[in-house]
Amino acid sequence: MKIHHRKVSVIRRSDLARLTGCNLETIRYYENIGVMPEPPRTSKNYRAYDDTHVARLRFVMRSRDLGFTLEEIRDLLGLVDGKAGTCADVQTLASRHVESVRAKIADLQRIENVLSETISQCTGDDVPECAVIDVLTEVA
Amino acid sequence: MKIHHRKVSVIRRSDLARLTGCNLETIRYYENIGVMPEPPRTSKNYRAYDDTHVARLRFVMRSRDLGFTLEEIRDLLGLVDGKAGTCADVQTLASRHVESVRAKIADLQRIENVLSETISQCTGDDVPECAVIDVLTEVA
DNA sequence: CTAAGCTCTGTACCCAGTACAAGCTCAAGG
DNA sequence: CCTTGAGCTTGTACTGGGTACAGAGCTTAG
Repeated sequence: MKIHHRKVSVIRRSDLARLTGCNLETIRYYENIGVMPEPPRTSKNYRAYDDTHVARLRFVMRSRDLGFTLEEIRDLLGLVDGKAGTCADVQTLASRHVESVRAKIADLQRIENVLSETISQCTGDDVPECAVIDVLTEVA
Repeated sequence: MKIHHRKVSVIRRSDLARLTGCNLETIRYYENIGVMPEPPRTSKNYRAYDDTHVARLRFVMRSRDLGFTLEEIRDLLGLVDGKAGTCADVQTLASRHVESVRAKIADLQRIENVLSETISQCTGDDVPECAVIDVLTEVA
């Protein structure tokens, strides 16, 4: 029964990083900006996390992966935590976000169209004339 | 003949901003980071631009609009200025860029798929259960 | 002549992190 | 017991692509 290894095995910052795949420094950053709560500290001032922090950080990371800003994530967390949040509230937030994602896709698609069209007109030769340069120089 | 309005009418920073639609401060920023050249100065240390600066800034802005980074724009300008640049060189640069644009589109499309699929499962009701929250909380 | 509106400079701010230094503390090996 | 290396703490600076503002000087119209 080797219980006395590290007092009931507390989750430290590096453990949290390993468990979630989050960068070590990012955890502190999230704490600073209020996306992660300040964890309790050990007697030596070390951060002592638990399962709830792991879940929280996973939530934040999954949200970031889906393109939510940290500001939006704060709002999402507020809805989840406060229990005042309803499905309708979350849906509104998520719908706004997906609209901005669609706008970004449209913008990038426009860029992709112009560029691939232009590049296809390049000779690719060892000459200074170039369709890409022409497009960029266009007086419009 | 009101010639003596402003000595042969020099292009000042605000004029350049107006002519290109570029933000006033951004012009100075571009100068600082070496994307726009340092213009000659008047006796009173005011920047004095000419047509070449207008063309240059338009080139930069059009490149930014097509998603090139300022780093890439510096390279493009180097190719244009140095005259060593060939169509093949530019094509290489542009092709690399369009690849990164396609990658971004793919990423955003993945996000859009997950989100719109999830949102469609929301009841939108005044209840705490929510498909979006479920996805974000997923243990995966 | 004066007041408004330009210009100049340096600096701080935004997002979403990343990185590094200086100073503690902890665990293992000799 | 002591040392060594790893891990923890804090603050701070850096990235890209700008934006914004303060304080000083200049110019132009009335």
